Amino acid sequence: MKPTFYITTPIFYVNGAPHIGHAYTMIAADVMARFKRLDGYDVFFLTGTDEHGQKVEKAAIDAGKTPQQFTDEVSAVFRDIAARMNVSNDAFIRTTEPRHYKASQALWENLIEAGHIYLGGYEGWYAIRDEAFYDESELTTNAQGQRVAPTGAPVEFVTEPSYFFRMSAFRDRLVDHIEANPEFIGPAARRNEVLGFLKGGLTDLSISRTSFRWGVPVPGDNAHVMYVWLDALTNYLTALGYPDDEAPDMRFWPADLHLVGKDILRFHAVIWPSLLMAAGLPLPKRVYAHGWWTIEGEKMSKSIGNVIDPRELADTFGADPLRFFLLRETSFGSDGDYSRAALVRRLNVELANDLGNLAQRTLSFVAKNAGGVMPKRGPTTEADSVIATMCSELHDIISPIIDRQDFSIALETIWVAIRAGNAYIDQQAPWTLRKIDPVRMEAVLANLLDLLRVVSTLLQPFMPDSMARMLDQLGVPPGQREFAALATPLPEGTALPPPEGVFPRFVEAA
RNA sequence: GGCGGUGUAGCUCAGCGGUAGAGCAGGGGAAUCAUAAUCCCUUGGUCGGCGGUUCAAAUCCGUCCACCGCUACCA
Repeated sequence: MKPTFYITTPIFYVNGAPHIGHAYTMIAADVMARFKRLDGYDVFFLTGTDEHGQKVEKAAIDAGKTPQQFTDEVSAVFRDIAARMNVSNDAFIRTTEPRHYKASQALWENLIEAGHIYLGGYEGWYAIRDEAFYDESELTTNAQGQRVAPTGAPVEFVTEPSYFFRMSAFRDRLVDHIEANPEFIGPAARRNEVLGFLKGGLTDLSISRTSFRWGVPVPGDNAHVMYVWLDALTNYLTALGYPDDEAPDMRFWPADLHLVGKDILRFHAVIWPSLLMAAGLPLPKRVYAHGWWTIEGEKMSKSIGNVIDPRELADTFGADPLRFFLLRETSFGSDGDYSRAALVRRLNVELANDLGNLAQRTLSFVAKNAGGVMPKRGPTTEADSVIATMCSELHDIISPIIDRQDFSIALETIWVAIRAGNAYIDQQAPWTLRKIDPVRMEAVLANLLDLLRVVSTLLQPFMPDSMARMLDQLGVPPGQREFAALATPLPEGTALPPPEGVFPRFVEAA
């Protein structure tokens, strides 16, 4: 039986336009999912939308719609983004689905039975204008002697009844778990932040609200709806069929990887594991917080007006080059900067010149001088072995790198092989061999095609469409494209279709 | 303020105890199969400052400077 692999993106909050950051998380998760599928895993890849909360309720009202109408529309946009980015999610969950209400309420009842929820009062300084609570330390006194929030909004001390989750009781166990499992939180710097945060102790968590209605009702107390994060986090279980232990997809739990943005690591690395421990459920194996993108050196923001719809970039450059750029340009745990010039540079230098041109020069040479079929392999020279060894080891080198989400390093490693391929073809000079040693020429071309096959197979998770086309041209049948198939060389004499450029250079209009 | 991190070639970064590295950018050359793409060679750094440990420090320790992150319920 295949091993399982369950990967999630956060569910995206429907209170705003989707931007490059949303696409980034989806694409990274997609690369993981595709990589694991090709590596023989039974994969469940989940994404979706988070649709509850006061902000959504308000945004709907402002738009003159019911919350349901509003969230239907925005959720569809995120679904479209996933499709346009060529994201291969197995399911798309919405927190407004009936099955999610059922799962959230079941988890709640589970926590009640275990004695980890109690009714208390949520007290704090509330600014009506901001619809937000502020910590006492944030407040200042204005000229009129009023207590005001950092935004300048007057605040008042309010108390509302609220259910609390006894999160404080789980701090020690959580710290022990993080220390015993170094891979539980990545990257390491974030792990340290979480540990530092936990050192200061955990308080109980207010997990219900009475101030608005757009949420999952608290079982047995309809005056309350669940705190949006409680409801949101539960989505990872809902999608598998929780609370039905017999649901076929429940075999995917615990999740192998929750990919999240750095802004929501806390919820996934502290609150979520605490809730799971309280409910007696196994913890996810890893939570990874990636960085954010700036745009042409500036922070992405509506007021600057530099928010980019990833669909526009995909229309201009293609989904695959965009996917490649986002994972190649910057270390996954760090912030990155998108600039059009940088994207075009990656596209032209690495995709068109290095990889695309290597494929094109090799394949067109085979078409013209080797009968358009996989040439005959020959005796191995020293230079051949260097290339062959590099290729045969590539998967095993990449695999643990992918498991750490070091996508840019994985790509750099593959590019070392591609550059070696360009050096090899120049040194071996099949155009010279054609005249003096046609047998050796065939062997050289076969080695190059073998290299291209390894490279395109391993790059499929990053650029699925482009690599499918390249593998077509390399004569690799659709059933021979998983990683395990690399052990079986393409038979000599296999007919190769006429070559066709996969990555045209991008030239800016004048 | 507290905790943590970063500072290495023009740019982005790797190296983290043993005579400074990669990619891109710059310069020179080769080749002409190919998307004028490729390959080879090369310019360039007192590895943030100062002090210490060591036979030996970018690499360990101290200190100073600069920048960044986290510091509880906003998705």
